[in-house]
Amino acid sequence: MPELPEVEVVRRGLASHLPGRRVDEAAVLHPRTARRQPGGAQQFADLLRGRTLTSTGRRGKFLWVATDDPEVVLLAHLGMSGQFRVDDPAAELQVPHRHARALLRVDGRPVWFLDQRTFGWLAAVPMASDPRGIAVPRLVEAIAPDPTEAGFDARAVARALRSHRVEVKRLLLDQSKVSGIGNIYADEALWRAGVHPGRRADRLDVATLVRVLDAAAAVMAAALAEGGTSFDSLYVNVNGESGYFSRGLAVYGRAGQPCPRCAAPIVRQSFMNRSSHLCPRCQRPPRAPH
DNA sequence: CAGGTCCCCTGCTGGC
DNA sequence: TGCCAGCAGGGGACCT
Repeated sequence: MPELPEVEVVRRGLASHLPGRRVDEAAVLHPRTARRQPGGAQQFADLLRGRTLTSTGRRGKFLWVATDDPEVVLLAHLGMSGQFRVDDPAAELQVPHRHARALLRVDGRPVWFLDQRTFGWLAAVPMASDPRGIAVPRLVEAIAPDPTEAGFDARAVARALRSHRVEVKRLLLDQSKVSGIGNIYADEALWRAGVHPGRRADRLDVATLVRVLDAAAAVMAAALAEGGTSFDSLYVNVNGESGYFSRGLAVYGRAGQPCPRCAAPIVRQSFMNRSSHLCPRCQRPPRAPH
């Protein structure tokens, strides 16, 4: 998916179109899209119909739109390919996009949820709170704070990461430890901090882990300022426009190209059924791999 | 419990 | 031109 910056771009788009408006209708068009709704697609539609949308929120890669009923929050995860499109009120409802998975009508405006790969989902859930007492929707309770949240404590997170005998990149991708970071920004953060993704977290010191977390926050902030990262039409804002941060990436997708810092060729390695991109000179591997 | 693997989907690309 | 393997920014289920 879209990682934190791309999700934040979408949240801002929804925030500019939806609050104060009423849900006339909500319909799920693909069964997988409602798979996390306890009562299924019909319950999703029933709960949202007639609700007035209020404020938007986000934690990590989860975003939501609250309503006038605290028991009903529209929660969304974009998965790998989810998008929202807010159309003009006059737009044609009868010709759905090929990947249309849900449709809301909000004060006459069609709001589409498009999702080619159907890893994304929508749910109407009650507001709840996380272990710290911060208000988040149900299904987000176990998601850790993300680096952009007020009160995010990099040192505390770093200390927590150190208790795991696992490669540091695996932890960066674990949304219950720190949220919002995906494969792109994990690689970028590790490169900025000069840490090899295969280094075990319990063998890094707190200061190093803080550097990694700070780098993640910085690279995601830079990406957000450019409207997010996109390589193709899958990653767009609610108006269908793409961001430009792909040109700001130092290692991701740049295998064989020179490291911006030392000019050594970037390498791509397989990791966790995904790929890791790194500079073999700036990011030294652990002495005893594993 | 913690760590690690597999799998869910669609579509595109590159090699044969 | 066709076919197939591999790959893609997600995470949840299930195994040991």
